[in-house]
Amino acid sequence: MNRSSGQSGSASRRATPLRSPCPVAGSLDLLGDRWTLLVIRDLFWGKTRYGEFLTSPEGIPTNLLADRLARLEASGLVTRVPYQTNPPRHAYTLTPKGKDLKPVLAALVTWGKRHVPGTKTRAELAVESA
Amino acid sequence: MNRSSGQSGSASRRATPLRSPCPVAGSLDLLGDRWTLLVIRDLFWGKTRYGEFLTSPEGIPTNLLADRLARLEASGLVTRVPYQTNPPRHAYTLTPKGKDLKPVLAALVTWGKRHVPGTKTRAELAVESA
DNA sequence: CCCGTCTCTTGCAATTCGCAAGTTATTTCT
DNA sequence: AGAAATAACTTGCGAATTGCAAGAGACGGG
Repeated sequence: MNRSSGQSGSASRRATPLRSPCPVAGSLDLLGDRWTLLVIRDLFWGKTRYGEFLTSPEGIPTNLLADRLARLEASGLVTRVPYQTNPPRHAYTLTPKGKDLKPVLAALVTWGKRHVPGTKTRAELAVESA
Repeated sequence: MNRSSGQSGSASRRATPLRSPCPVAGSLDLLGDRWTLLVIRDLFWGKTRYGEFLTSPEGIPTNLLADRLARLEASGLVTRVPYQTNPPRHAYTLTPKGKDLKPVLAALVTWGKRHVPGTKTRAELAVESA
């Protein structure tokens, strides 16, 4: 197991102390890598199961997906509820804390569409394939 | 030398091809790490010189700062203009493309203030120290 | 001329990434 | 019933990245 601390119930004590009191730094401590926000994007798209995240076009490695989901749960952005017991299978969904990231994703979409050549929204891609 | 390719003039050909056409993924290809957006935050605060970025409370390592500034310049988010010739010294400033990240930073500030305990805005910190 | 400042660069150990293969426990074929 | 497929992870490991510390080059001042 990689990390995710002991008591995963409430995120009372932080695993990694804040780098600074700046809200940007604090947010980046949780979200600042190449994959985390992509998993959250998938959750906004309605994906809930492990295998669904793997089908996203970016191709997240399986070990990183498991790690990111565990961290997101540990930090209270995602809930993991069992939808069957044997074998244990879970559905991942955004908590209110996670859903509040919508403006962040929206801002990234706006910026990416305007400034990163080659990017397109799902709506535009749907039109193309028609 | 770490990376930053040869011709740093125009970002015509991308060093790393997009992971997918999704604007979120495309944005994260440029911004998705623990430091890049913090440097951009500093630029929004008006910092322009190498030494100024180093004084930020998060304490970015010097080699990473140099690397991030080079990448930001290579991807057209930041301009590097010499303000003296001997020894060569440069001032880093945001391009319009970089300034367009303001909504992203703003969204991160809003989310961090609401959901990351221990974070405070500069205004709040100023009041405290009074 | 020696010292301090500023802006990076270089070395290197430790962490993280990403690819691939292995595991466990079913459900679906045949 | 036995074989094969599926779902959800875990494990191994080489390669890339991080972060700490020290070094380097170019002045400016005393």
